[in-house]
Amino acid sequence: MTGSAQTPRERYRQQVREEVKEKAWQQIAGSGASALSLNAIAKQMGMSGPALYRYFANRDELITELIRDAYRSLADAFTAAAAAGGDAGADRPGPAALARVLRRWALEDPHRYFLVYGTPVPGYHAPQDITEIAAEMMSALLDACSAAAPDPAPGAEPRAFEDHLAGHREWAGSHPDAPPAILRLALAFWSRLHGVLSLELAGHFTGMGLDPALLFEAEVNALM
Amino acid sequence: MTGSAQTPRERYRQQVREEVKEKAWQQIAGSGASALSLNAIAKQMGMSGPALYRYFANRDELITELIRDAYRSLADAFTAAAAAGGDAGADRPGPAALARVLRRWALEDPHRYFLVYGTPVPGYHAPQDITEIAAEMMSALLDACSAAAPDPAPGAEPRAFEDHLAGHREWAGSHPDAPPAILRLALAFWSRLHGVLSLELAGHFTGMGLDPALLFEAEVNALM
DNA sequence: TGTACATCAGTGAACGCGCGTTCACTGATGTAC
DNA sequence: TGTACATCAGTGAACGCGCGTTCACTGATGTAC
Repeated sequence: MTGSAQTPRERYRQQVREEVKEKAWQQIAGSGASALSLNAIAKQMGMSGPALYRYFANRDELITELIRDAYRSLADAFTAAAAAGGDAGADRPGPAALARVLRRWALEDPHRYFLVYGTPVPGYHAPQDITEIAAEMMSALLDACSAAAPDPAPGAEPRAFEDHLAGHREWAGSHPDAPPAILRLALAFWSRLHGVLSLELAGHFTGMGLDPALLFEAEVNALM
Repeated sequence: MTGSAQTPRERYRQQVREEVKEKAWQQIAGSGASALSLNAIAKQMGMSGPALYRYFANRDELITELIRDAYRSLADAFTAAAAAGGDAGADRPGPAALARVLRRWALEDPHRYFLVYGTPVPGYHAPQDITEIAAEMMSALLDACSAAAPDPAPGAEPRAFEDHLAGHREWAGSHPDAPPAILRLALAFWSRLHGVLSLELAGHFTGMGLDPALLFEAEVNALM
């Protein structure tokens, strides 16, 4: 996987690191990310607390690693969907395919979703390589949106926003030639679907007698 | 304000309660809701820790009170906007007016926003009176959306979702006769605007070279 | 207006807990000749 | 193949900290006659 040969010790180290992260996710699922405790993880693994310092410099490094893995898994799911081709034989997957990927990823582990897109941890700043993974996802999304080729936005106001985007497209660096309508589509994808998902996963639809899956689907269809 | 006369002691109690909540908000702003500490608040007020137990049964009661106040302030802002009349002399405020209220409220205190709409606290369940405030907001929103009278949704898919809404409208109990297109508009308002706001406030647009205010505005205009 | 009593705000000590992290150490695993 | 040494995983004790919460108590404020 990593390419270079591994000594048994290196392999063992990696196994333990993985197990630590696994227990960490279980703990987050139970009590939220802020309650993550190195000592508790160690106890769960049958080890003493300080032992974990062989594998992670400190609590922050572990959390950063979890966040990185979360981003990585979503980015991989995106690019896998792109590689697998679109729905039913289309050569490129459209935004709808990525939307399905996003929703499955979010529902698969809501706490992982919130670790990435939920309330930011005060004082925490993501290292640069995480930013790069985010850019990778945006690139996959722009690919999919380019395949969709939406109509130019109707009405004066949406076009005004597209004018703004035409001049502020640093975030779409991987697609320097994408027309503003595509940029706008990608942003709508991102913000609208996160809107539905974050409300759904936070439980703001429970008791409303409403199927969030259908709202999500309707928002996907309304994109184009 | 409350209607019934207050003894000096009652007034004093209320003042202290307010000051506790004020310091609590400051603390949340600095280190997030999970780091809220009764002892730290007491120290900041020049009191001993146990003194606060005269005013709040425990930490949970304080947090519930903060959440309730947050909901209350947004609901009040909504109904105030409704009472003040719409923009520039229209007799009823439309969704755009409420959107502006929502955005101002969110930016005014991002931590308050996240306390209500952010990552849910594991194991916490809102008491019923908070649910009622949420219903109150939804009612104000449905009012505004009724005033807007959107076109019937184009395309087959959106109409399919409206069919679903026609049969699942418990959440719109205050507006039992609202047409499905109105229900759909209210939901789109809610989920799309929260989408932009939560991404913006969580910092997911920083470094993208993009004005979140314009995206928000574009989403508001795209509602109708 | 003055006295006797009840109410209640706030204190300080204490309990038990779990946290992150450091340190000196033991014992097992791998490496070099 | 065997011995000497280096590397490294994991332990247990310890440090300092802050947390929520309880309890018995003091002193001030309000109430009743």
